[in-house]
Amino acid sequence: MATPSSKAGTKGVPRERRRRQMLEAATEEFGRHGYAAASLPAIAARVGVTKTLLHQYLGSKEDLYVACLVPVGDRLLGAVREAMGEGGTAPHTPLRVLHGIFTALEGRREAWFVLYDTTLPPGGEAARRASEYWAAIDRLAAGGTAELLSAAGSTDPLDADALKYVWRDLVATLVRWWVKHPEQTPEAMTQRCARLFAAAATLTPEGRSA
Amino acid sequence: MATPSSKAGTKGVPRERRRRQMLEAATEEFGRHGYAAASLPAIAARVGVTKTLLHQYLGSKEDLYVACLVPVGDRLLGAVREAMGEGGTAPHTPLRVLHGIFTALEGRREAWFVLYDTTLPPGGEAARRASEYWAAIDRLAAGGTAELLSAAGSTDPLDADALKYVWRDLVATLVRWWVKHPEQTPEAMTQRCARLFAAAATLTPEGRSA
DNA sequence: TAGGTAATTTACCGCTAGGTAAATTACCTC
DNA sequence: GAGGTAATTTACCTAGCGGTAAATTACCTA
Repeated sequence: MATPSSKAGTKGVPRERRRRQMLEAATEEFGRHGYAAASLPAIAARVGVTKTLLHQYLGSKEDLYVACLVPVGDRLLGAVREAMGEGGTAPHTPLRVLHGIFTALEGRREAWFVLYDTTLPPGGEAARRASEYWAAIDRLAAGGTAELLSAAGSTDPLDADALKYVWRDLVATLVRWWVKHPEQTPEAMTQRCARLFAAAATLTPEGRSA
Repeated sequence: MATPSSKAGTKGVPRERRRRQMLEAATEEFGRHGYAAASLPAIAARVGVTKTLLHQYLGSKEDLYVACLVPVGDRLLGAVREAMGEGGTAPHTPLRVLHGIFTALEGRREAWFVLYDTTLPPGGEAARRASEYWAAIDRLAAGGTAELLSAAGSTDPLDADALKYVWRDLVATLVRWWVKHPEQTPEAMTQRCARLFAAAATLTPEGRSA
């Protein structure tokens, strides 16, 4: 019954299943260590397989990365789009977006960092594809941040850029904290974010600046 | 007059001077790419020297990292301590802290990421030393964040942990944006942060949550 | 029982990295 | 000039990674 295991040949795992295993392991490894620091042998070992098989199933390291990226990107983009879509740009939109992201990420939390990997080989297809995803997401967020700024009386385009940047990284930070607290549900996270926002708001009683 | 340059031997650069050159180059390289991705050959090349010399001057890669870390850590810790020290915990303390960090970092902006490097070999001395620095800085920040939270009515210790985390990463994000906009002065950055805070405050008209 | 084929491994190549021992060169002094 | 010493390089070792070609094993079928 038990497959020979120690010797070479086949372990009889059907193609599709193996493929999924590999993508799952690779996504986690890429997310945890980043593209550059992630190693194919490590990913292969996690599946219980040789790195050669990885290559035969999913091509080069960059190919593998792209194969991990696409489903994650689609999923997250969809979640953000949906969260922003309903109800215009209500005041609590950011929380809705966060909630969407958290639920989309549940079960594969590290996947976020696959989408926002800064160690991709520059000029390669992986970097191109990834940048397409965050451009799309940023475009969705742009409306919200612009609105915030104009409400606060700023017209500086650099402010808008910085705010976009900060928002993106804030999400990353929250997800990173979430990864370190596995027991937290997406709902609990969303509520916590609401509390944090409230706390942050007490920082500037009423803001006004040059 | 011009040193032979192409051939071996000495280029006549005095020991101390070389050492400083190396530390400067290493700090920038570690900051830009992170410990794991930074390469000794690249650092050496930047100084115009062989990697062997690097080893002879500053030991192993981890030794070199620690040598870069210490001055940066001392400097930043000092800046934060000073910014927090004067005037208790006034409402605009965060901005003062940011201003202190920005000025401490001027001229070596990437140095921040040396202090907060996530790719250090776990269990090593580098990781230990770095964690000591951020523990010290976090301790300083803890007062401020706790105050914010209690003002907003939260008593959850996890909230405090998350907020500490968010604040730390927010600083990192702002510095990262700053690195990408070299022409910005520390003062301009501080003012921009003030505007961003104000904009963020409009997010939660009045916060209240479970 | 003989193929065929799908699943997998073994063995290897080239490259780069971190690291060390042993030379090499230039200057300073007697 | 002859040493000594400081600054630096050349040459080399080992290990790990990404990647490829060629075996190997097990199952299904005719």
